Amino acid sequence: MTKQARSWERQMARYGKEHKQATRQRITEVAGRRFKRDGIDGSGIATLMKDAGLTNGAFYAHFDSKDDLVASMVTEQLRGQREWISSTATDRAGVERIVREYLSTVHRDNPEEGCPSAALLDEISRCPGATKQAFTDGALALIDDIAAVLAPHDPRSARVRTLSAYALMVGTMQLSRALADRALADEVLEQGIQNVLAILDVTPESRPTS
Amino acid sequence: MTKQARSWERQMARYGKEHKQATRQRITEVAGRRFKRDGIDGSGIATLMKDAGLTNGAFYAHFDSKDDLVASMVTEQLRGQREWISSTATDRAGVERIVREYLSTVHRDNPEEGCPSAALLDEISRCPGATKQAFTDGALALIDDIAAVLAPHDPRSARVRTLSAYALMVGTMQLSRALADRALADEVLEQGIQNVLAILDVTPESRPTS
DNA sequence: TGTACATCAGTGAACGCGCGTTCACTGATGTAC
DNA sequence: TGTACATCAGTGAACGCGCGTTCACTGATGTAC
Repeated sequence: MTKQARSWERQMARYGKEHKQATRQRITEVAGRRFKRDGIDGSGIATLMKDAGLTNGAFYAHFDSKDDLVASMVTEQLRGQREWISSTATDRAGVERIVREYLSTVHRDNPEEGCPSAALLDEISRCPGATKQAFTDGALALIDDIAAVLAPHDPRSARVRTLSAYALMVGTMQLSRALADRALADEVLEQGIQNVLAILDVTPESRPTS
Repeated sequence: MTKQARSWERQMARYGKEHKQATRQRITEVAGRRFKRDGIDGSGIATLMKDAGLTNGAFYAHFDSKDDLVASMVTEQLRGQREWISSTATDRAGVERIVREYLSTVHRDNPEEGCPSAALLDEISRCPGATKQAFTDGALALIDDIAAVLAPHDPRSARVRTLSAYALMVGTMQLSRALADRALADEVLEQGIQNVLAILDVTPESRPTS
């Protein structure tokens, strides 16, 4: 057990009401980081549990299976991304800020802290139906928040357009991560910003002069 | 050994000049289909070799490691995709045809026969440098072919714009595959077509009336 | 307030399995005489 | 043309390892009296 986990143990009584729920949450969060860094198939339960300051055996007190964890992780990750969006995208300028932050080199170079779709979308598409449903629900909640800002009187009409912009952001991030040529990868991000803003019909506040 | 493989064995002498090279090619092709269907981490060497009509031990006579195969497979897959593009995208109307075929339900529902980027891009981004280099080289060759059609007198200027369109196609396909709602997944493809054509500045020949 | 007991989150060894990789061997082939 | 031999693509068992999952057990906790 790690020092961090032990100090956490001291604060939170083992049988306190929120104890088990908090542990489950901790596993889900830690799994999010691992999965986004090493892939779903590339991350084992034992490693995940060690990250959470626990041993492998405890896992099945919280989840039915790895698939169950993956579905929870997708829900949790998209909920987090939605919170970030809701707090930032309160108007069109806010949407532009989100696009620029999403398509940044910081995001590209730190996948474990970033968007679950950018890191895992093709693995998610190979997951069981329950996981894809979790993805669909989480993604639509997030997309509809943006659509509501872009078209307040008819958010439904902006849904598919916003989904398409999301697809462009996800694809751009994956492409930028996969390219071995750093300079080109940077150009792809910049071009992606311009194209996403065009799709969303958000006027750029400023453009880099380079 | 499968019937198919045995009949192939009859045609091609074991020590013929092209024999070993042909076997390597066969493994690479079979790996492409497997990887695109089940993921890279999700496909084992023994299964792959059985697909190719061989046993696991023969693998290391052809490749140094699984990573080596993955890099070869990326090169081979992108070469195939480039051939398809070169034979179809001879003018702007050809580019539009490619976009529509790429963003079709047939492609979405048959990943094992489709684009390696759509099926594997986030896994590729987690691969060793040699694999990412193979991806970069293969993708740029393919993108520059399209750029040459779009801007014959200055293909270099169209490169990043074309890469961005490719990113949109890849992201759209992944998103369409991950969505549990079939109708919405279809809409995402259709919207993707419109947005890709806009980015490439290719006038749509026809639009579905629905 | 102090002791006995029931609860249950977490432990850690073990399960069978498939992974990537190695290697001694096989047997069909092309070559030398 | 026929025989002996060297070549080498492919075989299949085995390696140690980590996978997802199970389970008998531990020991700190809240509760009953």
